[in-house]
Amino acid sequence: MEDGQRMYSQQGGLTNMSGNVLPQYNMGQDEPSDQRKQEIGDILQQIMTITDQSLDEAQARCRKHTLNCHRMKPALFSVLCEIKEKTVLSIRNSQEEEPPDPQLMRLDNMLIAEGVAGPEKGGGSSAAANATAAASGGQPDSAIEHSDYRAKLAQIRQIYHTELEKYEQACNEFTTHVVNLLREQSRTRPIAPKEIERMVTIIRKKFAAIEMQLKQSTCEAVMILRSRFLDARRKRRNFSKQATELLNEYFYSHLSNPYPSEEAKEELARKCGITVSQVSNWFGNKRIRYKKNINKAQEEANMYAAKTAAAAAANVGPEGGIPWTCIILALL
DNA sequence: AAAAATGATTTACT
DNA sequence: AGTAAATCATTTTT
Repeated sequence: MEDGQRMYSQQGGLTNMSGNVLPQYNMGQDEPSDQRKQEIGDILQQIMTITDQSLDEAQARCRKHTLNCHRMKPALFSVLCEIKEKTVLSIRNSQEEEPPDPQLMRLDNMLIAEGVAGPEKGGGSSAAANATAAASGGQPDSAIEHSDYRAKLAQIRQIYHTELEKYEQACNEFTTHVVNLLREQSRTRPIAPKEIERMVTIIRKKFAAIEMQLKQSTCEAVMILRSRFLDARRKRRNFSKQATELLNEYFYSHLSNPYPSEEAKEELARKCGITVSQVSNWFGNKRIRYKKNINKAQEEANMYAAKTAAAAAANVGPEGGIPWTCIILALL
């Protein structure tokens, strides 16, 4: 804060921030131009001092006030106006409306598709989530129904939203701050509303870039989660012994035509506590693997045939007919 | 650790 | 749309 740091106390032409020499100005009044220059120099110096030094609030207010009330202030203002007239041309031509970034669109679309952006859905219990999944899509089980996946996705969504909110808030705060600053400065230097507008769009653009980064990384996170879980979808668990038993019973008792109808599949699914397409998978696998080595499967077939026979016998009574057809079919 | 079993997925066909 | 067949990726058994 020593005076030794002053580096802009020239008396002739003053250098502005860009290093250009500001034109010397004569308002055509009767004062000698030397004195005028001197005074303008003083005012500018004061301005520089204010912007340069970090004054405490009260001190700054005081200085600004004296500056605003300086008798030469209107003159300085018009000087600045004129300077601006000359330089504004270079600023003006950055007003093009940019088309929406296709990459941003892509990211947005993906985020909405993944349910990260857009309306909140299926927030509560996994049962509710499953219900909505089953209701909304025609693919109840191939749709992602793992509560784990949903939990992770919800986590990502939450982070995404809080971050987005934070950015938005920061952007607004910063924008209003800058606008206020410019408004205040417009008392001492000419600032067109368009310039403020431009500044705001610049700020918004910067924050949009940050937002885009957020979206990008969110997308990446979702992709990682997705790939892991789509692979993890194969992370199977064997059906319960009971379920396998039921399926095998059906298979071997319908060995001549082991193609359960939709209704039959539904019932099996219900009884086994698995989905219909799991039943379909099972039968698909079973048929092909049965066919692949009938010899070995024969034992199993006999076993289940005997089992159903026994069951039927038990049902009909000790004298009841043995369902030979089952066994014969099984042996074919 | 290797092999077998098993549920899920993919591909192609009808 | 439903299936056979091949294949994948894991679980279970040996």
